[in-house]
Amino acid sequence: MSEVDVVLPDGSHRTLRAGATARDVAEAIGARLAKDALAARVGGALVDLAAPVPDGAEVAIITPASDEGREVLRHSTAHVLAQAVRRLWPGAKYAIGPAIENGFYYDFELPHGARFTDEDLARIESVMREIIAEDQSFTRDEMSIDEGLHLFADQPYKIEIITKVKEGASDEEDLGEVAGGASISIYRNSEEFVDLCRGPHVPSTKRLGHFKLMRVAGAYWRGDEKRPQLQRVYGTAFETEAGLAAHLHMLAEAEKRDHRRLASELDLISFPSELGGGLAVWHPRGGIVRKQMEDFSRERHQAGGYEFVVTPHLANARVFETSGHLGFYKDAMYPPMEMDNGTYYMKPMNCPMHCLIFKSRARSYRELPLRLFELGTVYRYERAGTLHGLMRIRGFTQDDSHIYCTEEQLDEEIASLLGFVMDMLRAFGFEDFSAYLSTKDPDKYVGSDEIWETATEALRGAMERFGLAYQVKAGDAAFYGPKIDIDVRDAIGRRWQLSTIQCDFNHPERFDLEYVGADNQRHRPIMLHRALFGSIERFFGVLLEHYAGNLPTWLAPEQVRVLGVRTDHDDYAASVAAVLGAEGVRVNVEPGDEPLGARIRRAKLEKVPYVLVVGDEDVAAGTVGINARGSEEPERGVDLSEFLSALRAEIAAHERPED
RNA sequence: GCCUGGGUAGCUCAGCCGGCAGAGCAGCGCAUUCGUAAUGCGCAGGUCGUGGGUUCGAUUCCCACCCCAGGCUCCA
Repeated sequence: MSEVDVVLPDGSHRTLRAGATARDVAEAIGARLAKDALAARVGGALVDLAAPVPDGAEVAIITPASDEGREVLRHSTAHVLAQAVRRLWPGAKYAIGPAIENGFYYDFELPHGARFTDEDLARIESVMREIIAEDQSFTRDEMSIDEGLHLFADQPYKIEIITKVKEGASDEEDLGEVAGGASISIYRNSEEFVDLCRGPHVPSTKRLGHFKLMRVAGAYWRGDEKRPQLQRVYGTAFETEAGLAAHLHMLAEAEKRDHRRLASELDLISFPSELGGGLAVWHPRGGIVRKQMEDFSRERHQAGGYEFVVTPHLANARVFETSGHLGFYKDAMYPPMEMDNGTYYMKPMNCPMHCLIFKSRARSYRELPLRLFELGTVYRYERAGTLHGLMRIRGFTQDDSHIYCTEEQLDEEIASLLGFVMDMLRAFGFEDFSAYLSTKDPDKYVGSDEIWETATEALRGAMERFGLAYQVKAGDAAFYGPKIDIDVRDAIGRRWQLSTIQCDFNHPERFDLEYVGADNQRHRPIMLHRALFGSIERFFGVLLEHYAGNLPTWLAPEQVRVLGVRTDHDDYAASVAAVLGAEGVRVNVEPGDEPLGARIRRAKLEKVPYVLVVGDEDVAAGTVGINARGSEEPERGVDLSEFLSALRAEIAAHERPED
C-alpha cells in the first residue's frame, strides 16, 4: 500500500503517503494547524505528532487551547520539572509526575533525605526555563521490559513500576505502560534526561513556558502512608501567559472568598485555639444567621410532616455496641469516658438515639412513615491534618432525620424526599445539582439481595423522575444500605457535597425495631437517614464561599443600617430604624459622629445589604436614601413605606439586593 | 499521623549578621457636623506560641512540644 486514508473529526478524508505521521496530517490540513499542533488522537488514543497514522484511522489534531492540549502541556512540563530537579540534586530518584486538574506534579526522593523548601521553587523554576530555552525535543522509544529494568537500574520507583508490568500488573495504571504487551515506552528530551512514560508529549520543550511552580508537599509513594514519603512539587501550566494569569487570578479570588477569612472579617465565627483543633464558636453575627437557617429548616420540616425530637450528646457504650458504631466507626469517635456505672462516648451520629425513640413503645403501621427530626450535635474525631475550617470540623450539628417506613412506602418516601432536599437547597440559592448513587459492596453488606435491589431502584427511580444527573459509585454504599449524595455547584463552579439520603437495613435489625401491620403481624421497618444541610457548620461555610460573604437579605446578620448625614439627623434615623425594627427587620443606626463616607465604607465592608442615608430632605419629606449593596448609584428620596415593602418582598423571596 | 511553610499588639504584617520591639488598620479620648467606600490630633496596646538550652545578652541561634495553613485522590 502506498497511501493511507484518514478520517478527520468533521468526517472529511485525507489521503497521505504510506508511513505518514500525525504531523503530516496536520500539515495536510493547514500550515497554521501544523504550527499549533501538540499531539494527536488517533483511533481514540493520544499519540505524539511523530506517530504514524494507520490506514482508515480517525485522526484529530490536539492543539494547546483544549483540555487534552493542556494535559499534554502539563505532563511535558512535569518532565521538565523532573529534569531540572535532577540537575539541581544529582542522584535524586524520580517517581511519578502526572498532569492533574489545573496543573501537574512530580514526586521525588532527594539524596540524603533532603527536603524541598519554598525557596527551592524559584531555583527549580529558573533551571526549567533554561531547559525550555534549550529547545530539547521529546523523542519516544520503546524497549523490552528487561532493557527497561537495565536502563532504570538506579531508579527504584521506576523499577517498581516496570516490575509490576512484568508481573502482569494487576493495576490498570501500570498496563498503560505496556506497548505491544511486552515492552515499555520511554521519552528522552536530551541525553541528560529520560523518563518512563506513556506519553504523548509536546514535540519540543520550546512549546512550554507558561507555567508556575505552586508549592512543595510530602506525598506518600502510591498514596500509602506505610510506604516512603516522597517530596512532591506542584505546578500549573497553560498554553498562554494570559491563561496562566487568569488561573492565578481565579485562585486569588477563591482565596478572597475563603469562608475562614470571611467568617473572621465579618465577625461570624472563630476557632479559638484554646478550645483545641476543629472546634468553632459562633459569634453574635454568625449566631443570628444560624438561627435564620435553623428556623427556616424547622418550618420546612414541620410542613413536611416531621416530628421534632431532642437527644443527648453523650451515651453509654452499650448503645453504640448495639448500633454497630463501635464495630464500624470507632476510629472516628472520641475516646471513651469511664464513669461510675459504665463507659460513655460522645455521639458521632444521631441514629441510635432516634431508634431508641422508635423503640420506646409499640408502633403501629398507622404511624408510618414516622419522621423524626433533630438538629443534632455530633462529635467526630477527625485526624488533625484533615481539619479544614468549617468544612471539616470535630463538633458539628446535623439537620438530621431518620424516617421509619414500610417497604411499600419506600419508593414514595424517597421520591418526596428528593423534592424536599432540592427545594431546600434552592431556597439557599443553589441551582445546579448532581448526585452519586452508591451501590452495594458485594463483600460488605447486611440485608437480603431483594431489599437492596428494591432500595437501590427506589433511589435510582427518584433521581430519574427528578431529572437529576447522577453517577453510580459501584460498591461505595455503606454496609447498611445504598445512598444518594447530592452535590451543588457554587458561584465559581466548585462542587460541594452537602445532602445525603441513605437507606438502612442495619439499625432496624440491630435495634430489633418492629411495628404491627394491618395483618396484626410484627414487621421490621426500613430506615432512611437523611441530612439536607449535612452539617450546619459546613453548609454555612459553603454559603459564605458561594455568596462571597454577601449573604441574601433574609440571612444577612444585619439587613439595614441607617446613617444620619449629621448628628442632628440621628433622631430621624432612629425613628426610621424603629419602623423597620417593628417589622422584624434587623436594623442598626450608626450616629453621625464620623464623616458619612467613613460610615458608608464600614457598612460596605461589613456587607450590609442596605445602607439608608437620611439628611435634611429626608427629615422634611419622610423619605430615605438607599445605598444597596452591589449597586453603583444610590437612590435618593424614597418613601420609607415603599422601601419597607420592597425589602419585605426581597426577604420573602430569599433574594439579594444584587439579584 | 507524615512532609513543607507559618505563629511578633484585636487584625494584617515589618524586624539584615544576637544588642532596650515597629507600622497600618481596629480600640479609646478630644476636636470636626459632613448627602454616599477612609476627617484630624493624641493615647493606650506585647511573657515576640510554650518550655528548655547556648550566650555577658535571644523575637533572632539550637532542641522539644503546642497550634494554624497547604499537601499526602486523580496513575511513570
